[in-house]
Amino acid sequence: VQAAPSLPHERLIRKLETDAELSDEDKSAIARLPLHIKDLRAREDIVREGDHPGSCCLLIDGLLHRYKSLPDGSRVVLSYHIPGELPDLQSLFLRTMDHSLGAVTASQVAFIAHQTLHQLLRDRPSVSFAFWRQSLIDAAIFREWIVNLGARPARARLGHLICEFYERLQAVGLAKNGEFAFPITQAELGDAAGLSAVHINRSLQELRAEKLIATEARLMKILDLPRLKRVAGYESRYLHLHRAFLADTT
Amino acid sequence: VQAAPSLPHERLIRKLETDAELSDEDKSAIARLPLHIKDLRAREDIVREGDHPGSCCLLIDGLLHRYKSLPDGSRVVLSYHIPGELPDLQSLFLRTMDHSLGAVTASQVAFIAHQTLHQLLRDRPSVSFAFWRQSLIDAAIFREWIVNLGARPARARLGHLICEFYERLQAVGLAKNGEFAFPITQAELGDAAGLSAVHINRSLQELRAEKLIATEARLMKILDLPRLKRVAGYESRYLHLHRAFLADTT
DNA sequence: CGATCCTTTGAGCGAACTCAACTCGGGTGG
DNA sequence: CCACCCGAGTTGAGTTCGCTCAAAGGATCG
Repeated sequence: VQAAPSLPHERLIRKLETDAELSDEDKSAIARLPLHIKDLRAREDIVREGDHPGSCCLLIDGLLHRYKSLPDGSRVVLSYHIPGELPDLQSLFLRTMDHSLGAVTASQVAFIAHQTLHQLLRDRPSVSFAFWRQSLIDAAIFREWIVNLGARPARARLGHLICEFYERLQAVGLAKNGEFAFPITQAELGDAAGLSAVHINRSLQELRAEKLIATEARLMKILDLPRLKRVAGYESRYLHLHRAFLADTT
Repeated sequence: VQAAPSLPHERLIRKLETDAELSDEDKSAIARLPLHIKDLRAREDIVREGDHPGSCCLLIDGLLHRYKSLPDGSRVVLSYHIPGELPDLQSLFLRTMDHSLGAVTASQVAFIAHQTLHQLLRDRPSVSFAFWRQSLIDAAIFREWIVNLGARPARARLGHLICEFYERLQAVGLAKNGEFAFPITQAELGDAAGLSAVHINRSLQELRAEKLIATEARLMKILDLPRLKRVAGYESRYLHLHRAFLADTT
């Protein structure tokens, strides 16, 4: 007998449940977490390198990216985060941010105070494991990003990024039939792919010419996913999307 | 009143303590973990992409690397691991390996069964947090690796790798005065830096010509660390080496 | 209906690649 | 004990992928 969880709580629980077992008590403990909702403008930062944040952030709606700025003024995008994700779990255990977190487009986030999270994680090992697992999947995505930057030519690199985006969005119901919102400018994409904006433009044109993708406004359409995956050398294993691939922690 | 912990246990405890508070009970619980020691030849693999390991591995002596192999036969090195580290904590929560782990040189490792670790982590939140923190530092290193591959020219990329190696080894007492064992071939280095072996060779020559480093046999000597750091754009914050930088989890 | 940001195009340049050959040292078997 | 063999490092030459700089079209929004 309790109040129905709010939409953000609901989203968080669903996310954690996509790859972990939670008991009813676990879920209701999560549903009781105090959240503080905030709306962000496009390009607004949430935390910056060097900060000591006191809360974690859950993305409810929009698109976030993590990035590092270099002395010469350039920036490197480290990852994108879609609704339901917790992009700065690490601040729970690493006091100083080694990178920045910001909104790509207008977004809505919910903050959860570290203190309350620490308590929850101490009391409930299963919840702790579920969060830990999320941060490990994050790391797996970083690793694939390394492969992308280190070993793939421009066209494949872009293709890979698009495939990953699609599969992650699809997993939370935000993409289907190869179509999804893609509000990333070519300059931004350059920072993410380690390529110049000009070269991004030319590589995108190649992908379009090959009838692999089509773009209009801020919409991305994948026209031939199997072929795009082949071109990009994309294998989704690293996303650890299937519960069957999980370790038993009992 | 208990037996003194073995050397591997000692090393693990010291590692976790470099950045987490552990109570005496925590430490003795860790000291009681059953370990299974194994010696590895150079280039021997510990786990491969697709495997479902049943234990985690603690490096006692030697050098390990994590890598992914690509369809075209090339490989990308994702990280190096030095004694005291736990390079596959993720297998505790992600059943299927998305990359391989192997020995660069002859090494000695200790295996800890997942089951016993899960039990320990369930029983002792502080120990759990200490391990979690290690895996978050791993992720921080991946992120910096992304910056390295995505944004730095060859010479700086190599310099950065060398600086990181030095500071990590120094933190566990395996390097001093800028000198340390560096048993990595130029071809290997190429896989790690996303450069061809030939270009690695020429970039190393540049660093030597600038009197930044000297190499002999499998030994690396940094001749001018401050200048090397400047050339490489190296900032050690991301290693989270100082306890002062830690979050309070109470 | 400017103003501004984003995308597109052209041209020349440069960093890193490939391929190939040669050196050097250490091991190993005849 | 020497011949040779293999792995690692080095060098040269030509090529290519992606970069920079610059400017011209589109779109979007006060």
